Amino acid sequence: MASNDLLKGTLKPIILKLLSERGRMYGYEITQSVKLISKGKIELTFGALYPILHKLEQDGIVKTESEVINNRNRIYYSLTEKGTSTAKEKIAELEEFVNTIRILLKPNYGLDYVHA
Amino acid sequence: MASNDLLKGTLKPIILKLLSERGRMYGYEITQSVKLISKGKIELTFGALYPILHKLEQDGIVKTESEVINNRNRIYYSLTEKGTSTAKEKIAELEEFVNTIRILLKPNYGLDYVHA
DNA sequence: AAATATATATAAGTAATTTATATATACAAA
DNA sequence: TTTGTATATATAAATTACTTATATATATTT
Repeated sequence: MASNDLLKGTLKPIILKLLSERGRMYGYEITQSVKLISKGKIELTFGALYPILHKLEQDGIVKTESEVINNRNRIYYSLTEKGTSTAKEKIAELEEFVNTIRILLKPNYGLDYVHA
Repeated sequence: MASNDLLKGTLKPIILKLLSERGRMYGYEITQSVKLISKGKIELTFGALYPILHKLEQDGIVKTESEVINNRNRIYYSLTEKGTSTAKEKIAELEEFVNTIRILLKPNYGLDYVHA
């Protein structure tokens, strides 16, 4: 598959975006949503997901509620008050970043700057 | 400044994009162009740039010509034939990636997939 | 009975960066 | 005149986000 190096740094804001819209989600649900929305192009692996979620909780950006559903433990994550503003920042940052990349990718855009 | 984690994996295709349009460029020129075109938002550091260029040369994607200008050595990089097709692939990959990210960032997009 | 889906977790390894450092010329400002 | 800035390339060490591998356990489907 295509290199996933491109993903680096984008996973956290993507998770925050989902949480900010859905209110609360559990880990497995997040991976499935990302896969579905991205049409399989982005695979958020468990090895990446859980450390990110734990870090977000540790930093007070998300809080958790544990529920037992079908005899299985399920941990719901949702944004804290602090997390809501953090999420806005991180999402805006990613938006600005993709816009910048699009400028750089614009056909022949670089030519306007030759010898500038 | 905003986290540069987002950059990971994007620098190589950005360099290839510039080379594919400008024909040939030297390292310092590449960093300045990226800074200029991105309005200072993307700083391609020398520590990142030169290892990438050396790797691209090693892999036969770019070739070099050395010239002495104003008593200073200047190394021009340009795409090889093989590099031209590699560049196309890498640029297309980055384009697809930013499009996918934009879908994920679309307001309320995630909501269409709840319980899907 | 075996495979797949659901559900969370962590440890080890990889690799693309950042940061720091080195070298050297040209030019402008103080 | 010397201090700083711009030009120009280079590499080594440190960081860190991720991948890969592994572990555990239940529910459902074949």
